[in-house]
Amino acid sequence: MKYIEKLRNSGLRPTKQRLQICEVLFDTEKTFHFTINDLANKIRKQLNNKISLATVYNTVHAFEKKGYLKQIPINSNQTYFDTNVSDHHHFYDLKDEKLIDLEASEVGPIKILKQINGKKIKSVEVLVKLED
Amino acid sequence: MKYIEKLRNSGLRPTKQRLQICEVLFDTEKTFHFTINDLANKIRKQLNNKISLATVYNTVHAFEKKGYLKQIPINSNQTYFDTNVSDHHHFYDLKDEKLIDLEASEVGPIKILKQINGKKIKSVEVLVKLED
DNA sequence: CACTTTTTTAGAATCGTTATAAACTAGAAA
DNA sequence: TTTCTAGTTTATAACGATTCTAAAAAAGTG
Ligand SMILES: [Mn+2]
Ligand SMILES: [Mn+2]
Ligand SMILES: [Zn+2]
Ligand SMILES: [Zn+2]
Repeated sequence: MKYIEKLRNSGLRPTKQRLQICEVLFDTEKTFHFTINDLANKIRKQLNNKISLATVYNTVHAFEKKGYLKQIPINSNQTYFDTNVSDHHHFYDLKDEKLIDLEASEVGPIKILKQINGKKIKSVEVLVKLED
Repeated sequence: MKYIEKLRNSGLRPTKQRLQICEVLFDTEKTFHFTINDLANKIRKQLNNKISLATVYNTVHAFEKKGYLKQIPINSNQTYFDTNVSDHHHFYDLKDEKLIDLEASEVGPIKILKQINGKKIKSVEVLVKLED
């Protein structure tokens, strides 16, 4: 398995559940956005298997901490995650409630002209809301 | 009262509760960021009064719909609102969990080079995460 | 005032997320 | 292999922000 090393290197034991979640998250052509529930459903269908919701939460948070997933800053009743961990931005379609990637190269350079004393910038994320 | 007209013009009856919430929200030198709970507490202290939580929720949502408040897109267990309804951006201090305004003039012009078919841009918001 | 519509309210319900604690498992040591 | 231990999974309970409910109160109208 190609994910065993990845997990071990992160100090995470390569358990059956984690490897299966890796498959669903990372064995894809394209990256995607998901909620915990989306992911739980995908696991059930795609792997014909059920992993405890608690484990899905735990794993997603562990992966996020390790930098294998990103949380998308958006207001929703559910938290959205992204398998695209590159520096990039998002469109949010207000009508369809859907997220669309907006690559950093598709946004002109962003200059932040204000400094906050004693703090440094960790990330700069743009959210573009769309209407019809 | 200076808010009676404002409310009437919005099709909202100027009730005692709404007028009091207006006072707390808009009778300030500076704009500010708040959660529903922040606001409920402020009402209790500042006006020595208690307004039902349901009413605070109702009013904040009504004001947001009318454009008197903005919701700030951020991941938190609570929803953040802003009395600054101008187009502007935010720093988010990850350690202190605090929001700081970043005026549009303090960010270089943002060019969105990607178009989504049949959709138009409603807003462009930047979130700058800060660490020590 | 009489009447209708909107608003407020306490409390219940909802639901995403987190905590709990017992059973299980991976990895290492013996 | 067997034993040991720390890490993991799991079902379920707890939590908490938000929404819903339905009855009482207030606002607007004539
Ligand atoms: Mn959230
Ligand atoms: Mn929220
Ligand atoms: Zn994305
Ligand atoms: Zn602001």
